[in-house]
Amino acid sequence: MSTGSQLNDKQYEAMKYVQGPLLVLAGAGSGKTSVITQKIAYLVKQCGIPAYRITAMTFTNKAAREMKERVGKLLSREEAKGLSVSTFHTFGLNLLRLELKHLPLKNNFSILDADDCKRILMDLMQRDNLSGAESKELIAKAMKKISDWKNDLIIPEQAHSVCETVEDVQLAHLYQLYERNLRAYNAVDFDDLIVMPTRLLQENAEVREKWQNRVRYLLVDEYQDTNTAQYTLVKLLVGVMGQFTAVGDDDQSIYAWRGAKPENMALLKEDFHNLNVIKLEQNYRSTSRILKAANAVIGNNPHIFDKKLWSDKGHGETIRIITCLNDDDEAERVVKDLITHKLMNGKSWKDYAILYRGNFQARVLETQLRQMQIPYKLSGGQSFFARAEIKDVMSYLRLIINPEDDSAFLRIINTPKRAIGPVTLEKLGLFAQENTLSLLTASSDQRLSMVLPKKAATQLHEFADFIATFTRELLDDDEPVPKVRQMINEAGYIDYVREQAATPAQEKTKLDNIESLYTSIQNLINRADDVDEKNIESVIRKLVLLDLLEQQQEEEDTDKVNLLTLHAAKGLEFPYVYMIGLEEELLPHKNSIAAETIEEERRLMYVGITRARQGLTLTLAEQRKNGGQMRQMTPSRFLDELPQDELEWHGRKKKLAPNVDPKEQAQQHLANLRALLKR
DNA sequence: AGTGTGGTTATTTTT
DNA sequence: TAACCACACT
Repeated sequence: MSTGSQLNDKQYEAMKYVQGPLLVLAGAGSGKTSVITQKIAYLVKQCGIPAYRITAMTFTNKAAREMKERVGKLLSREEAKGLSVSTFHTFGLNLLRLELKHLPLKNNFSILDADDCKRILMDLMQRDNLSGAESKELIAKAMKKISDWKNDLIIPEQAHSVCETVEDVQLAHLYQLYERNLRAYNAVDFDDLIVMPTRLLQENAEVREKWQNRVRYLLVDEYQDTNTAQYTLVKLLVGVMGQFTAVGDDDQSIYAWRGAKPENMALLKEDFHNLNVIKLEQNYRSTSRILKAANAVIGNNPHIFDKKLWSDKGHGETIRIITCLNDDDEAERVVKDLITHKLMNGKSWKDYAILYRGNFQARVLETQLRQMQIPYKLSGGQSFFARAEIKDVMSYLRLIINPEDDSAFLRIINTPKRAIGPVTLEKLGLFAQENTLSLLTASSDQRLSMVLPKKAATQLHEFADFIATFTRELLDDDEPVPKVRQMINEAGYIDYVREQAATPAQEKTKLDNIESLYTSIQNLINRADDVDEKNIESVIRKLVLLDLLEQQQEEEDTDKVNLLTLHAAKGLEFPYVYMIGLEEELLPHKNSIAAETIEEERRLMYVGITRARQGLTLTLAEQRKNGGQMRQMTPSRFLDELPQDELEWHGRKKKLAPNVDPKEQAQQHLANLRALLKR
């Protein structure tokens, strides 16, 4: 990524083009962030558009942060005032907050994460008597389907009419109940943060005009990752004026399985006839040999816009392919190779990245790295907010802000143990339902003693009183963090963590996590530029959308080898990259072969290759442990797609007589044929 | 309400 | 292989 402020001709053209809709096809490493940030500065300084009328949208908090930082270097504080650079979701959240009166939400609404939504669905299914055994699978399906429907802007009533199977009908019904539930809790899920604003702008002309007027110029990053709802939102915001720049790369679309529609790039051409397309093909990252490999691989995919990366960095080192005996051997060779390379070339650990398809592949690497005492950083895996202790503390806070948040209530009512079991909760739920109360308000209701044993009723009253007390004290406190700490302590939660922890180390991590949550709340309060955003309510709500772990990790800018999945590697670059597990059924992944979505796997391969600046090493294993069983592997088809004369093979090239299951072999053969036919 | 056992099952996961 | 979950037992 070029940090210099000098733009090349194409980049300059993209910056200056403001008279209509623009699509920038930004190849990997072509300096797209520079174009976006420079363009924002250009719009303010040269075009005289005030910053508060410019909106830039990204997908990750990290991207938004980086963009803000870089714009900050180009514009003065005064010039940048009111500029909106945020993720789609944060933008949606802000819109919702400002347009509450047009929405079925009250001002203290909660944002539920995937975990909360799962609980709600589980609850609904039980009530619906949809059995318990296969429920887990069904819930996963339901979550996926509901999210798909939402992202396609299909409301529950419409969902019924698009059903193809009996199961779909069930799920549509579940979707309807789920939506009703969220509204009753005064809560939204992540998808709602996009979908609700979109629908509002669709249906309400007045609000739409207001926002179109406010967003005079829109910039969208990673456009290839937008889903239908997001694209619709973009269209509604830019209106007929079409004053926007979309930056994207269809070759780096690797989130289709999550609803992203790379076809949105082609749609743009149809929806805006005067769309200007500028290609950024000069790559500032990699050697030309690496780019040749990348171009060759991606050349096997169909393209709407043709694009070929080039660089003036010279040929560079040859690309190595190492065939290993098995996964242990692979990890060992990669790590040893890395150490040797580092010592011989005087590099740092952080110059190296090991990329893989699935998180499970990190395990062997970790063992190996630990054995060799090499510092490493594992990204991905469990997110900060998925951790139980964080979710628990957050639930206390959510309940304070929104007493209707039953999801939060259920999470903490018996954490720490308050002798409130499932029987009590069922009765409480029934009582709440009959009287249309939330679980928390129901808990403080005096009539409760008529339906519950005395002890249970007292426990619930006590809990409700506890929350009420702290609600009163917290909401008008200028320094809420000490109060929060006091509340969590008095709730007995800290003691609970101490007792619960299996090891002293685990106890420490958990307590540290809680501490860093406090710190983050404090930071958010300090950093809020708006008085309106300083209050604890809006801080807590924002917190759900942030991944603090990411921030934490970034702050400790230490020298460590990077271990990441190919997905997590997108947008990053490293001087030396190892891509491991280049085998059929792994990359491309088994399920993708079956689903015939090889193209997306190929893009994943492309993303991996283009992360490397100077050195690229690919490895594969002849055998791999698969659920305790050693399995014979076939080299990935993508290896055949590489320019063979740029490669250097190490280890045994040909595999020995494999004992492949004949059925599998037949399937393999079919898949290969299909791939050939597609070309 | 909390512990233990056996059976099942393995992608990717920006918010 | 190991992690996770449901269910049964104490």
